[in-house]
Amino acid sequence: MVTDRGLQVLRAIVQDFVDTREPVGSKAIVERHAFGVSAATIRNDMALLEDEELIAAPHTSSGRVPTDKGYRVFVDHLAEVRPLSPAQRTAISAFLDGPGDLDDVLVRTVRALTQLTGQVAIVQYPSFARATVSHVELVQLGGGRMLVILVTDTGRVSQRLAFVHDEFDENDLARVRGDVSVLLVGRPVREGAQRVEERLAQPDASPSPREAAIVAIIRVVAEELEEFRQDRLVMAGAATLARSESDFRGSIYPLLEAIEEQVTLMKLMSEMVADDHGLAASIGRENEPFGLGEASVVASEYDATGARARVGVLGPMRMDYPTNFAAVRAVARYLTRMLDEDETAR
Amino acid sequence: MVTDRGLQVLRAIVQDFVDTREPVGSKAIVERHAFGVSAATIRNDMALLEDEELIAAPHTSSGRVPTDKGYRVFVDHLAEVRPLSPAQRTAISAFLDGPGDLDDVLVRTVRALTQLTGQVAIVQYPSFARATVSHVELVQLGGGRMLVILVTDTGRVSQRLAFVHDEFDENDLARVRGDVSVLLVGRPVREGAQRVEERLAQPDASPSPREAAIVAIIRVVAEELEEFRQDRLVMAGAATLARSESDFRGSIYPLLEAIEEQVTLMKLMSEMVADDHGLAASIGRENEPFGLGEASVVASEYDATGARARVGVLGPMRMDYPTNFAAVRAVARYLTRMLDEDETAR
DNA sequence: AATTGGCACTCAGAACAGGTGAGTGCCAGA
DNA sequence: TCTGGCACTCACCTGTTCTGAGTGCCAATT
Repeated sequence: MVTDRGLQVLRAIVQDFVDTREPVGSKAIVERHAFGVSAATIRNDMALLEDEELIAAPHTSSGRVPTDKGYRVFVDHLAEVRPLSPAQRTAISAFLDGPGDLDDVLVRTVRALTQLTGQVAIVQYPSFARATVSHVELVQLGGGRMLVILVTDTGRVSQRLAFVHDEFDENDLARVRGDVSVLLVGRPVREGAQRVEERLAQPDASPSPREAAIVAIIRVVAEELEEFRQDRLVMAGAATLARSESDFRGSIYPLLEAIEEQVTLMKLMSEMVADDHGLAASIGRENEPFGLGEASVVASEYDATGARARVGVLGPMRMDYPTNFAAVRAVARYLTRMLDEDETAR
Repeated sequence: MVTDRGLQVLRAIVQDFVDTREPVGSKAIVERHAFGVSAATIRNDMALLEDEELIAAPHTSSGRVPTDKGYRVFVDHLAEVRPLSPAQRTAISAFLDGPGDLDDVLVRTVRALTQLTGQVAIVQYPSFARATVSHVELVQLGGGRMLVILVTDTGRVSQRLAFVHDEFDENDLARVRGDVSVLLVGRPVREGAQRVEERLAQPDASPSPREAAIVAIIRVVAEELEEFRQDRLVMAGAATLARSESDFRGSIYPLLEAIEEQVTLMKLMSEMVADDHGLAASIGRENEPFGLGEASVVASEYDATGARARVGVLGPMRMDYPTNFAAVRAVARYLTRMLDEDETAR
């Protein structure tokens, strides 16, 4: 039932409200936007928009504020992603260019993104579930402590401590390493995890020190592989929440908690549904299941050596969606290009 | 000029204010504390305390609030650290007991501490400057990427990527590793750093691929050792700041920023002056140089394999110092014991 | 059928006034 | 040195009024 102009009015309301933080009234709209009709006409349109629950009035005699649904329509139909300014582009390169391992690059990515958008920036580690293990390294630390290092072809390195209660000489160590390597090297993480489980299920063939060590090592490998499955996040800009605090009816506690938890945000990011361009937004109440009913997330997919993951921003529902879409998309593209360059250099 | 009873009054004011968040008046004091004198007498004492700038009145006809100086006197002379309840002790063990590498233990430590105190918990990594390098490991990842892994006797493991533009076979790799190891293994990090610098200053004797690789590797080792010097922090409980937000006149922005920065907090923690028991507090304006003039930090030293570091909590000036002292001290002791156990098992 | 000007109405928020009470400072007497 | 008493201050609560931004609705216009 909402007319075409009605939608333009919705757009105006969203834009002005994001700008001013104030509920926007019919008169303000005719002043700031060239609709060529009177305030009364706008009012009629606004009444319709309110019927459709796209906007709402905080109290009877006040301007209107977009609802969750209103923002949703805005991002789906009304917001064109405008390209970044040259200045912003150079800012991205300034942050991201230069060598560095995966950790480095991702940290710089979130810094750039929080700078660009003024929101909390989040990036998922590329999924390692499909990565393959390329190296297993064992280092004896003394006192029966054995450092187990796993390296994947995507460049992720992780270490863990195993307790083996014995010392090994070079030869034995090499053999233990060989036994463990056979299970993992060159195989996708998921498959490796399965083989490790099978191995653990076997009864101890021989209760030799070497066998005991192998079991201990495999056990921590299993733990580590489990962590590979639930990937991690890198974040920056939590402090910006204090700035936009007034946008949250309640406190920013749930947001800070989610940032510390990571798990929640991880799930949220993973479950977002992307459009054809890999862009996705999750708005207000849509985040209720995660305890973030007053926040929005804008994210984009990026590509790291074939593994897809997401990068995005988290902020108040009242955020500048077009700008954030643009920033997130630009950073995602840059990131993809960087990690692919890395790949070609391999 | 302040009498002995005057100090007791100060103590009462601090305690009640921490309890109630309300400025406390003379009448409230005689009601809640058994001073055996009248409100008028208390008023006289309060006037003296105000002269000494230990307390202040938000406005003329209102109760008093402790000043920074007042809190300082309180923690220095009036607060007895009361031991934790058995329930709290078991809570600590529940969190901390169990195996795990250094990272693990420290993460669990801050979780326990934030749980116990309701404040932001912080722990410094034990200083690695005096640690010795016990292993150097090189792993070729293909594409000229070489993973350099350093392990110290304190259990810290770190990795970094070097780009070497050549592939090596097992023998060459072993020789390169040997050359690098000679510089570092068995030596304190500080000394190793120096030898690395010297090596870099040498003109390339022979421009062989191996020499080039060694230089590239040594370069990233130098970077890594530099990072050893500026140790890191582990934190938890940032979300609790949202709860005690009203205790900060300004916003919690500076706090969140400091938490993200880490460097600031690192310095602050390092510069705190401990008493005989290794306990230290830094209160309100004393933190002004770090931009945290409205916050307090309570910290305790702990011992990890001979390397001293600190563990503490960060919160509003209006915090429960005795409880926090007790919690921080208990956790520090537990931590010391755990890391020493680890040591004896070596 | 869509648009418009006009108008009555609503209601949050500011401005003001009066009352209350918690709290103070001070002083004279115990 | 302590105490009761007393005048005084001032934040805060309450109630009242006023204002203005903004609405909803309707009859007239295009």
